[in-house]
Formats: sequence, structure tokens, C-alpha cells
Amino acid sequence: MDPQVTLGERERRTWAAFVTMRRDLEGALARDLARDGLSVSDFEVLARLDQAPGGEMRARDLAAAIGWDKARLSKHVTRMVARGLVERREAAEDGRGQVVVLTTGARQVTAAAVPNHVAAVRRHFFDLIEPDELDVLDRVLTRINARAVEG
Amino acid sequence: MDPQVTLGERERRTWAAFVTMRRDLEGALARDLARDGLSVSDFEVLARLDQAPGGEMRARDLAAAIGWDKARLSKHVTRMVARGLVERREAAEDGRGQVVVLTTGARQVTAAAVPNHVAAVRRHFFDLIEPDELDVLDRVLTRINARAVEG
DNA sequence: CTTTGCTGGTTGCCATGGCAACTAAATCTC
DNA sequence: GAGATTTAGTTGCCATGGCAACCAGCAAAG
Repeated sequence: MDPQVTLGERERRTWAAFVTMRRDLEGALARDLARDGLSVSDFEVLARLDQAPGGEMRARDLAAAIGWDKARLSKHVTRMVARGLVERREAAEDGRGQVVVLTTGARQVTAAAVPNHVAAVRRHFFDLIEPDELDVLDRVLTRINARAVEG
Repeated sequence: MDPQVTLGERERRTWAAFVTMRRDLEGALARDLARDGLSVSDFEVLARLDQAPGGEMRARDLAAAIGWDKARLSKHVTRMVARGLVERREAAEDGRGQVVVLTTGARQVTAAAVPNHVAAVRRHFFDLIEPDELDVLDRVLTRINARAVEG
């Protein structure tokens, strides 16, 4: 009756596929990372630190860079410290600040995990997308992200 | 050096946008649903039951329909029962089975939430996608989901 | 019919994540 | 420069979710 309050058949299917994708792709990538003993969250932290100069970053900046709540980062770092992946150090410039630093072991773990993860991302994503489709995807993602930020 | 173990600049940007989208779009939809007092998980359950004949389904089938582990459904149903959204009933045909049934109150909650959620999905997703882009998206999603199932 | 195996659900344990309250340090104001 | 405000992190509480162990019916063999 009212096209405003219901999705059409076409949209319903697309949306179902989208929801499925969010769930299953995440799961597939998580399983791949698990082979290196890492969770998706672990990897996000490690990858960011690994590309930062010195393998270290202010907790504040790290959280902002990966889009996490500061509480989430704090707790995750605590777990990673326990596993010997990172260390905490006080920030020289700011008495409140903490610097998160990659350990040597984490460097190796990351070095091993990155190629595997990149391969997984290719296998589950980029290998399935043609160049012209990628253009479309870029445009759509840009719009969706802009809107999501607005709220 | 080795194009196999690293993503190119182009891919890196697209992937970053994709990861951001997964995080933020989910958050935006969750916030919209929260206005009706529901989580995304609640909504998945309610929406499925609502469109099932009699507003009821075997737990096994419900779990399969929304792609959940049986343990996850069991625990979530327990919480929803406590909030008066669904009831459990023994399955007549199978001594092991449980049937999950929508309560009258849940019918109303769902009736109110569905239009809002549909509006949110339009606002954050379909309104931002042109018809031809939607075709592309459909094709890509189909391929991605097929691959994710393979493992 | 019993034995064996399969199915449907529940529960325990553990890792996550969000949100708010709280502490401490750095800034801002007048 | 003392008090008000903001910023950086940590912690507690609570809701989720995954995975494995476990229990109870059902079904398949013989």
C-alpha cells in the first residue's frame, strides 16, 4: 500500500544480501585472522601501530584512528598487554597521556598476519569486484559514510 | 614490491571506507532502533516472527532464518521473554522442540518499529544509491556472499 | 526392543563492547 | 593564581556472542 513504510521486493532482497554480507564476511575474515591467533580487533590495533613511526601512538590518536571509544581501546590494550603484544608508556608531553607501543614479538606476529589478511581480503572481496564496479562502490561508500556521520 | 601481499593505494582507500561503513552504518541503525527500545538483534527476531504465520516459529527454524547459532538464539529469547516480547511454548510434534511466539505487546512494538527502521534504512542506504548502482551492488553482494559461504 | 547416533536446546565460561561514573592533569577565566 | 571547564584514561556494570559441554528426545540399525 504505502511505499514509504515498506521496502519493495527488490530492495528487500538487496537489503537481505547486505545484512548477510555484513555477518558472513566479518566471520570469514575473523576465521582467517584466528589462524594467526588474532581477532579482528587485535589486528586493527596492530596494523595501525605497525604503520606508525616507531610502532607507537598516543592512545587518544590510536582510538580516533580506528574509530573506537576510548574505553574500548583502554580495555583492549589491557588484554593485549597481558598477551605481550603491546606495552603502555607514559606520554612525555602530557601527564594524562599513555603511549601504546608494539613489542618486538608483535612486530613479528603482525609481519606474519598482514600478508595472510591481505590475501583474505583479496579472496573475499577485491577478487570478486571488477574495476568499474569498484568505482561504483567507492562512490556509494563515500555517500553512505558521509550520511552515517551526520547521524 | 610484491603486489600480492599488500593492497594498492586505491584498494586501501576502498577497504578503509568499507570497514568504516560496516562500523558506522551499524551504529546509526542501532541508534535509530534504540528509540523504539530495541536492539538490532531484537529487531531481527521480531521482524522474522512478525512475518511468520501466527507470529510463531520453531526455534531451530528461526535461528536458521536469521543465520544465528542456536545458543545465541536461546539466550536472546530468554532475555526477550523477560522483557515480555516473546513466549516459549513446547512444540507439539517434537518433544525437544520449542516454539517462539510473539506476544500481543510485541506485535505493537514491532508495528511501531518497522516503519521507523524502514525509514532509517532508506535514509542511510537506499536514498543514497542510484538504480544502476543498485544493480552493481546486487551483483557484487551475490558474489561476496557466495564466496563467504565457501569459507 | 536395545544400542548407537543425530537433533534441538540450554547452560557455563570467557572475550567483547557500550555507556556512565570517576580520577587526574591541562586549560581557560576573571 | 584559585576555581571552573575540558581532556585523557580507567573502571564498573551490564548486554552480547562464540564455542564447547551437556541433556533429552528421536531416529536408524540389528
